[in-house]
Amino acid sequence: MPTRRPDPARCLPSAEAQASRFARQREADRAATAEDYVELIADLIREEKEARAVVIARRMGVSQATVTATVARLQRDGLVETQPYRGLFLTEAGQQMAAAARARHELLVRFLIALGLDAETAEQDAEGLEHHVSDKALAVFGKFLEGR
Amino acid sequence: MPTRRPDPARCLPSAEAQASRFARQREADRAATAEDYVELIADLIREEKEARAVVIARRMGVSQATVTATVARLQRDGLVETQPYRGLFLTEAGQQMAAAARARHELLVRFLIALGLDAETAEQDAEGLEHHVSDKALAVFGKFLEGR
DNA sequence: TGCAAATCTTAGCCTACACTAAGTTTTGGA
DNA sequence: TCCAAAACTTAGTGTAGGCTAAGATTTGCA
Repeated sequence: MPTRRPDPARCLPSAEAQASRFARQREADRAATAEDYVELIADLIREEKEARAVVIARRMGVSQATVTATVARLQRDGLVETQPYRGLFLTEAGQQMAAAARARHELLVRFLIALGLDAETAEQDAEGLEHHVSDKALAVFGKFLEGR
Repeated sequence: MPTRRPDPARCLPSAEAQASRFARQREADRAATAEDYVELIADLIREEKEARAVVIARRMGVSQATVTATVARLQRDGLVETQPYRGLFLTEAGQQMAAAARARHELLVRFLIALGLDAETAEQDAEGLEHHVSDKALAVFGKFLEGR
């Protein structure tokens, strides 16, 4: 007769451990919008010389009013600089965030494609995964890419 | 002299493609809370015979009032059934969502551990990644696990 | 050069998901 | 049996991130 002890893989984690995982999760969720905007602003400045709110609205698929509000939060948080009716600029902190986000994004895309995923799905998935993947996980992804 | 054409990997996607990726992203974000709750409720029912709001609050790291409000949304959306001062139950749809979430979660954890990640980080990352990983990506992760 | 179109902001609204504080209902143990 | 503690709800508040509609500013072109 098999033991009554449940499969360890099916044991619940301690309440404290689980709560802190969810808390870190909520933290990452809050940072995600900022990262997406900052990443897009950096891309636009590199590719089109300036980042206009109207272009961000079109590319994010939101209204211009939403961009105005979100950019105000980014400015409050020291990531972006604006002058009314001018393009947007990244602060030093914003540039660092954009560079880190871009690095994560590109490593993820290369990793997913190396595993056999099509490029379009890899892009879509990387967009979501990049905000929730730890540095440790990125490191093992990188090692996998090297050692392939 | 190198060509002036930018590195293709650095070209921006079309505005429409990018907007629809962000839209799908927002969709996934909205679904994430529901999936987390439903998954936890299913775990509690399996492991402890019932899912009490007070336990969910402790494990999610939020107040009981937040659980009440969130559960009301889950009920409105046909995922959960409640009677006041009784444990929570999953509807048919809720059970299906929980089973799917659990399968995604476990495949992700196995995949991350197979790549060399420690178990604790694998759990933490899976928590965040499971809401943003496509079925296609899960399929290639599964193939990797098989063919290892 | 001057006005129409493009761009941006403001105002007002909504939902999700957090919180605290103050109730209400249930339940278990003395 | 009954009351205190536990569990749950309600009320009121705040922030993020969406929206539309309408006003302000800039810019480009006829």
